[in-house]
Amino acid sequence: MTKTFVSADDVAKRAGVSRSAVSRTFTPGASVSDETRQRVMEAAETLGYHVNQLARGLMRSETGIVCLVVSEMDTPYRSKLVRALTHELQKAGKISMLLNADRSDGSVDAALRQTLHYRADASILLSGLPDKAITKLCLDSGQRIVLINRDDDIDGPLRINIDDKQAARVAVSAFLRAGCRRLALANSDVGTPSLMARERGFVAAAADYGLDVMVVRHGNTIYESGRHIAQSLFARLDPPDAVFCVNDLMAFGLMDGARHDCGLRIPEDVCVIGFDNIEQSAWASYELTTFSQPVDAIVENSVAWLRPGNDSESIRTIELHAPIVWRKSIARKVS
Amino acid sequence: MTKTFVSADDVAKRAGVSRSAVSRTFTPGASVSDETRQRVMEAAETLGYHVNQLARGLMRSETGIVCLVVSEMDTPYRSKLVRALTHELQKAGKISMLLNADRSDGSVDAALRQTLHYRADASILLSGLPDKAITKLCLDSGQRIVLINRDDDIDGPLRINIDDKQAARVAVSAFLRAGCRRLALANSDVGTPSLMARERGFVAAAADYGLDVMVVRHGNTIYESGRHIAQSLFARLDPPDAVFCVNDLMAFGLMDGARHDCGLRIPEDVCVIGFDNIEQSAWASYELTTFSQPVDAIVENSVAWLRPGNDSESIRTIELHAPIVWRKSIARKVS
DNA sequence: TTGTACGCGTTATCAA
DNA sequence: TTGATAACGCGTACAA
Repeated sequence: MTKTFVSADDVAKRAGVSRSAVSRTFTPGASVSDETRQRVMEAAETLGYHVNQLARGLMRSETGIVCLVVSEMDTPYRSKLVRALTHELQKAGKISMLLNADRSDGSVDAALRQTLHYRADASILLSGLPDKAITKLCLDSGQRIVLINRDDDIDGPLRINIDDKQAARVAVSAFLRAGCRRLALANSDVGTPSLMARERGFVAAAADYGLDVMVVRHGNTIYESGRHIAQSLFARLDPPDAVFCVNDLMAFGLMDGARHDCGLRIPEDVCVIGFDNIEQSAWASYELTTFSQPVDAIVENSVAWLRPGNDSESIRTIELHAPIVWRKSIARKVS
Repeated sequence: MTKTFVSADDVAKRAGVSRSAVSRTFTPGASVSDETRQRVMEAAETLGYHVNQLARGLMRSETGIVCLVVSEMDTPYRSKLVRALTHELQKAGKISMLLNADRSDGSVDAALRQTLHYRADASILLSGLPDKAITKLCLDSGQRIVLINRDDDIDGPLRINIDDKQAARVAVSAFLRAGCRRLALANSDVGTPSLMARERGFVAAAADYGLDVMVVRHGNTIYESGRHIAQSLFARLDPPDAVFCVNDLMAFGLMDGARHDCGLRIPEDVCVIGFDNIEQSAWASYELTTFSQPVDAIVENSVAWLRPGNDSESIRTIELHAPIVWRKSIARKVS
């Protein structure tokens, strides 16, 4: 007895009907008599039949496959997004293929090639930026592409962005209201569009108040970089009394650096604001004031875009608001 | 101009060869003349051809698809494992389908049904426990199944477990060497096999030294539960001076509860040991002594099991060692 | 409502 | 080495 998958033919033979009857039974809206349906279902059950979606995808134009292209997917914000996306996609009857786009696994381009190999209906990119030629290839093949948090000028994909500039502006005024005057910004030197937008927005908003910003960039967008930046920032002759970190991980590192390495108190000596509002922000050791990524809205808009009824020409860019979440890393003074 | 995927036929026409020649060009080890190969490659490049893995999977017995069944995948340990798995699977030429098995998305059984729909070569379960009937169905269909950290008596799948009992024993002796005598154990009431094994192992090892253990179970295996347990534990007349938490997240909650809610110092007043060794364990606010999940070994063994040359009958259970990682949440005294 | 026959894009087999 | 042809498992137009 060799182990194989059960086919519609097997079920048909067992139920004593034609193979089309089996097909129709599992095709919503097809016309089958109740009796036939019942006999087919019974045979399918005992044999353990499952429709082969791969073969089905060969006939239909849709495969039901959506590719998620992600790098560093064990990062809290990323994994949160991946979880929410798979959840919503499953609800919509789609299935997620997860493509690791970490540098060691080849580029984002290689990942996008895989989406073509498996005839994905769509690709959602949470990381990296694809080559324009590859993007065009995917679009020409009828795929839909969603770019999350990677503002760029490629035409064709749906772009979902956060209003980083506005958030940065809110951060500046929050610091000012808390009585801070020596502002700093902690960034990585990865140069992701959204991170750079936060930096530029912060510097610009501060300039509106006639303030300079100490900008420090270091390493990847992770905890260790934040801690490293704290050491260099608080060793200065004119240390900052407020630091805006481009994401929460860096903020945690900065806070730990300030407290444990430099003996500073938060928010008494330094105020800190982060970005993302990941789980850890609410932990008692941090109580970080931060901007909340509108994960649900991001996911909702992404999945809506994939639905067939959608007019792919109508919308191109969606900009979502990231509201501030007040906690204790900044002295809040009501204006 | 309607958007469609490019087929082998298109390439064949363009290159002026037969479809078989195209197929052979993209089949490693097939015999094609250099000239033909070159012409095919050229045509494929300009047309943007990609082999349809779905159709290929129809012919071959392998689809190259491996399903990852995960719940709460934004948990640090889970996401770390998922990242490592996809990385290694991609290196092995496989592709990962991610199935969300959170309760709201239907059970693990529903997820496993999906793996059948897409003719996955294998399924790797990081969460939940499948019904035996479904497991049998998958195995009968020729699928391979890997169960990670879910010790049970189902026959057929490869089981990869951690030696929780031994780790718990190490935890007890570590506490004793640090001078602790009032031991406690913090668990969730989820009842996952591995978590229960840690609890039982800890209690048994303590009993060997004639010590009782205060066992507290609460909620899910998350931060908030740890913090909640801290409050109830340290309000006792005989509060513990050592707490073993079944995972790091609970340990962080417990530490924060002890420090911020109860005014205790770690490790002076209480020693804490966790399990998993996730990123946050090394953060300055925690410096948690914990057991390191052998993620690389887990992944390596899982992927090796999927390789065709593997004798599926030979190995059934692999037990891996989780070494302790010393940090500052326990006063370490060299014996 | 049912069954027959064809096509989807690929690989395997066979004869040339 | 090459090309024609038969599968693979399915949906669907067509005729019954």
